[in-house]
This record gives sequence, C-alpha cells and structure tokens, in this order.
Amino acid sequence: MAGNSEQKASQIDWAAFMPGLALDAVIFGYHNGQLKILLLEYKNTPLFALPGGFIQQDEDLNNAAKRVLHERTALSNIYLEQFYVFGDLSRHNASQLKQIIVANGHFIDDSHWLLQRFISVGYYALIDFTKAIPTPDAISDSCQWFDITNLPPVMLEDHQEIIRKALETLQTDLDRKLIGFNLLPETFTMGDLQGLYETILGKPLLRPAFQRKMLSLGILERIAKKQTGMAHKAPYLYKFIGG
Amino acid sequence: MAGNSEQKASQIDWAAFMPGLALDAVIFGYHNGQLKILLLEYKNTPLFALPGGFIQQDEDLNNAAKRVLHERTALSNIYLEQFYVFGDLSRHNASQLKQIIVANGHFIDDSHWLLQRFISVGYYALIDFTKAIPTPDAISDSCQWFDITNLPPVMLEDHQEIIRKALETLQTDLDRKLIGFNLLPETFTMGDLQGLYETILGKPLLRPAFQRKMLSLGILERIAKKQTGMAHKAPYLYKFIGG
DNA sequence: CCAAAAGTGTTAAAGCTACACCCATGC
DNA sequence: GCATGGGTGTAGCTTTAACACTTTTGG
Repeated sequence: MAGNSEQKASQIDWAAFMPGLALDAVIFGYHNGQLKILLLEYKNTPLFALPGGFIQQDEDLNNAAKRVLHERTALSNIYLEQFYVFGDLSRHNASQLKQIIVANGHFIDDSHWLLQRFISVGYYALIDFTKAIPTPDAISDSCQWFDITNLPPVMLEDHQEIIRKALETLQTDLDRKLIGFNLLPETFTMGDLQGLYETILGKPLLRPAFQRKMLSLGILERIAKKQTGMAHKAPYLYKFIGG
Repeated sequence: MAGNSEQKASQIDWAAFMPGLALDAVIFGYHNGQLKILLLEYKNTPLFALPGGFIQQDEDLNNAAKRVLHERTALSNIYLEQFYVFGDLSRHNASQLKQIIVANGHFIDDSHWLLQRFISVGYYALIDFTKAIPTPDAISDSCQWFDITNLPPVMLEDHQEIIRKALETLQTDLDRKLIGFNLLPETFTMGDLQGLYETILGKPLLRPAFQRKMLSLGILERIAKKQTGMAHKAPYLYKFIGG
C-alpha cells in the first residue's frame, strides 16, 4: 500500500477509490547477476515500502495493477500475476501510516478508512531492468532497485512478508511456466539465462543439462552467431519466440 | 457473493463488514466417482450461486473464509486455498442482486454498497463428502451438491467463471501438492484414490504406475489387510500420514 | 600456448510407459 | 472355472545427472 496519486493528499478525492482495499506490487528486475525489486522511500521517514495503490471505483482490479506499474516504471505490457491476498488484521499499523501522512505535511481524520484496516492484493511483475524508469510517487523521495538479498531492515507493515511470498511464488512458477525471459532484454546469451535461473532458484545448475533443456523447449531462437569482445569463445545470442 | 448472515437483511449491521469486498468459496467433494461442488439456490428466484460472504471489519480474511465454510458444511479444519481475486467491473450485475434482495422481501437503497461493484476473493476447499452437512443460508432455499459436469445453466454473476478457474487450479495443484486425500474419508483403497485423480484430471491413468507413484511418496500407510464383500480380491485400505 | 568460457558428446542412473502376469473371491 | 478387480514384475523407452571433450579468443 502506498500513495498512488501525484496530487497532495488534501486534494485527493478519496471517494473515487474502493475503501479498505489496496494492491502491492513486487516488481522484479535482473541486473549484474542480482535479482532486484523496486522500493519506495517515504519522505521524511526511514520507511521503505513496495509500490502500491488503490483501486478506483470504475477500474478493473488488474488494470489498477497495470496502472501502478506504469506509473512506477513507465512500462506497459508487463508480465504480471496475482499471487496472494494479505488480509490479516495484524498487518494493520495505523501509527506507521499516520507517520507517513504527517511527514508529508497532511492531516487526515483518525476515522478515515486510510488509517483503518486494509486488505491488499499482492502482485508480482517481471520486467526488463534496462528498460524501466523508476519513478517515485508524490509522497516518496525515491524509487530504487534493491538486491533481494540486501533489503532495508525497516519496511512498511508486512511488506517483508509480501516480498518473501512473492519470491517463493516466482521460484515455483519459474519452471512451471516459461516466464524467465521477461526479466531479460530481447536478446541474451545462454549464460545470462542460466545465471538468472541460478539466482532466482538460489542454487547452481549444470550447464549442459540447462542448455539442452532450454533448447528442447523449442522456445528459443538462435539469432546472431557471435557477440564481441571477451577472452574466450563468443556465445550465441538467443531470443524468446512466443509459442 | 452470497448472504452470509442468519438475520433478515433489514436487521443486518452492514457497517460491520468491509464494503465492496466479498469472498466466494468453491467447495469440492467427491462421491460415487463424481467431483461435486456446493451451490445455494436463492429463494424465489431461479438463481444458483456459490457459497460466499463478507469480511467483518474485525476479522482476518482467511478466518472469514473458514467461517463461511463452517456455516455451510458444519466442518472445521478444512483444506482451503485462495486461488484468484475477481475484480473486473464487468462482473457487476446490480439488477441480479436487487432481484435477490427483493425476492427475499427486503428493501435496500440503490446507493448502498451491496448494489455497487464488488471485488471477490476466490477460495477453493476440499472436504470429505461423507462428513459435510450442507446448510443453506438465510436467503437461500437449499444448499446442495452438484456434479461439476452438470451445473445449473443460470448462475449468479461470474460464478461459472469462478468455478472454471477453481477447477483449473485444483488440477494443477493436484500433483504439485499432496492434497487429494482431503476429498476422501480417513481410509480408502488405491482404486478410490485413482478414481479421484482420474475424475479431477479428466483422463484415465495406468494402475501400476499410479500405485507405485503414490506408494513411493511415502505418505500412505497400509492399514487393514482386506476389505469385504465383492466378487474379486479384496483391496487394501490406506490412510494418509502427514509427512 | 594457455586460460577462460561456450558449446557438444557420451555414459550411467533414474523415472516413466505399457503390458504381462499372478492373486483372491463370488458366481 | 471363469470373470472381475487388486496388486506385482519386467522390458523398453525417455529423461536427467555427471563428466569429458572440443571450440574460440585474448593475452
């Protein structure tokens, strides 16, 4: 849950949103052999949080998620999946929310639904790190990539748990569906792809087996014969062919 | 979405619930080689619907689902999973909802959230058919089992789609997690278990392979040596041992 | 020529498929 | 005995795992 409007809180038409309901997005990217996610840093607080937002009364839930993703990354056509709804009472932390609002110089009545208990739909997204343009929202100082193994210690509400569950879902989805390619640029080497799998699954894989398995799926097309530069045999470039 | 209170609509304290949010439960049972689900039939209408309910302001989302399941089946400790959140605007059908309310002799203001757009969390449950006591709610005439291959043609809103997606999820979960046993009594034969798998997956399985695979998992304990009665070799009884 | 990384070959183990076969029981 | 359903054995195929080997390129 995070502010999703570019306006000041006092100008927001809260009635345009569904009360008590939010969505949080765990946006994965892959760079330099690290799996990363996007986090916002709230103004004047030491709090980090997942990008999120509210659902407009006249908006499909999944479209609200797409909108949030576009606002934070400037990307469209993103791979996006619901993975869990977080609806425990214990995740509610009114004082933390109030701290954020106050730190932004706004006031809100204690009875407002924004300070009450929330139910939040968790989404995870896979994007091409090189194409995203991280963009903070109105109540945040920054929107930055964090290595999944090195997250800030203090996070909003249960966002640590949401991230954990998102990663768990990504790990089990990775070899059931063919989604890994969404984290890479259009063209990539087999080494890139293997590194991605190893990073997500957290274990080394054998190169010959990995190569054969990927090629046997028939979803990779070998593009250029060679790449440039290094002190060893140049790898082939591949691209994903939807299929 | 369905009425979940035992009171008359006019007596219900609507403020006790989270507005715009509901849950729907696809409750699976297995009997006589058929996969079945529980459906409610609304009073004075030809409409069938999934059991469902609202989330109380002071209630965990998952506990609300457990409560609904207990109200409709008299069972506790049910196997229960979230599988999708249905949040499209197109699922909204105000006239259908109003029809149900009117058919129950109640009145409600058109601006009430009950007649507005809803977001619904889909759950599926696996229960022992022989133990459930189907119980209608206050606005329903009946709560009955329906063969999944022979559902009523007219159902509330997008409940057909919810059921389709629940079945799809059950099929993919069936051999990823060890959940089939939740649909059978404590003891069962290998034939029962195979029939269950065949019914859910919609295809025949080879007996030797199935038997070996199940036994190799180490989650079945062979109980009684024999069963009684039929014109052939008596099968062993097995029970599930949580691993 | 050597180190490093890419890619292919090869063999053994493991798993799955399909069918054949034996067991127990009621008619 | 024979039909019926339960349970085991086994041969053949496919998949996976592990390692050896060749290829390319900069130093």
